[in-house]
Amino acid sequence: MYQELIAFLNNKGIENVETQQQICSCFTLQKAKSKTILVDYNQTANEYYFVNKGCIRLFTLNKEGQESSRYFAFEGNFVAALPSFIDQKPAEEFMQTIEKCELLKISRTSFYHLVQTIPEFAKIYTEILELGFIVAQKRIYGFQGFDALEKVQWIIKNQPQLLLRVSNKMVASYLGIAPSTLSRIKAKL
Amino acid sequence: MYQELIAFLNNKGIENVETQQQICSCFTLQKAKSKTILVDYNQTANEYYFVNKGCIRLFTLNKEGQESSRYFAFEGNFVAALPSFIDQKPAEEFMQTIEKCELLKISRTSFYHLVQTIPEFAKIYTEILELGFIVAQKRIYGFQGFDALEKVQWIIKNQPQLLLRVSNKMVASYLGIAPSTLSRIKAKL
DNA sequence: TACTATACTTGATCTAAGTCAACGAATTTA
DNA sequence: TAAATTCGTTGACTTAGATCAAGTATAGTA
Repeated sequence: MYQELIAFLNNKGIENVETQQQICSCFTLQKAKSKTILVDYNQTANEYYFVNKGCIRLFTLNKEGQESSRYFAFEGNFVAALPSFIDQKPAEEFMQTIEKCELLKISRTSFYHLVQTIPEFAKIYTEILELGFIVAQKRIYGFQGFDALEKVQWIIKNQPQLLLRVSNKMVASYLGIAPSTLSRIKAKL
Repeated sequence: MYQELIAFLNNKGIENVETQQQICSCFTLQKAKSKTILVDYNQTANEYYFVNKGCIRLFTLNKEGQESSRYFAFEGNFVAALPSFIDQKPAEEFMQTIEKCELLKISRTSFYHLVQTIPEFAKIYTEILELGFIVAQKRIYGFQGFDALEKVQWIIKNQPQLLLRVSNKMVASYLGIAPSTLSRIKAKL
């Protein structure tokens, strides 16, 4: 049950078995079928998830009801509706499984307790934030002024697994282009 | 010289005078005229800046030579070419003063030393990252699927000071629209 | 396995916003 | 303070990509 998480911790330099044990004991297993809503639009996020198996998506709806996706978390990654988790305000986004999932869940209270008591865990949190920030900045630069073809080339270079695991419609909503445009571009590549 | 920084620290809950002293002593004053390049495209960022007075911009150039701005730091804010500062890779962006500036500068070594030795300072760094992440996420959602008018309304609501302090051209490059489009929209509001 | 619903593809059309250009205003620099 | 750049505005034109629609394929459900 915890082998993926332990591998993650080892990878991040937390190799002490008791510390690993202490961290793992804060997580509970949750199985969910595809398309389960884990955080609803008006809900405040109180859980951090670690993906053992499957895939989770973060997305919102604009006022015309169109989806805009911002993040896909695959196996071995942490994911939360972080702005809401941090500020404890309504998420204004959805967190949803898009495959049958096996997840490890930790409450916000436990999460911050780990951050405060285990310096190495605080370091992991900092790294998550740093990485999230860097990816977001690259995406802002990357998508600004890119045309549709360049966006698709960007995704092929930077997140090829998205095209393999995620539907065209969702990839298009991540790139900010129409599904038909993505379809046409893929046909020409 | 340090009054703005001390106000910032007080505001963030660092009220102990010796701690404030210790932090301030790591910063040196740098005056710079407008349009000074503080980090060049191929340079690796080794300084964190605190803006006492003036304004700093982060931007890059796409392959057609067009600017894309991602951040403007006014008085009382910290700013760095963070992806480069964190990963110690070439910035692939420019950090530039866009007004006559009075800046406080801290080296990367000193910065991380403060993070490691002063827990409250580590907390500030975490907050900077959290806030940066949240702002970036909102911008990604906000700009995805917004038309030009909605982008302008967004900036009026969320960062009105940009329109007052920054040139139309730079605001347009921040919003990902042509300067002429911004001009036309402003004329109609 | 069959039925239903959703997703993908492709063509035809439309429109928001980009580009180009020209002129006046504002800002820099010598 | 005068000359030289750069910036902002506006009009005419162009185009990338959105929307709409219809047919086909795929996947979820009973």
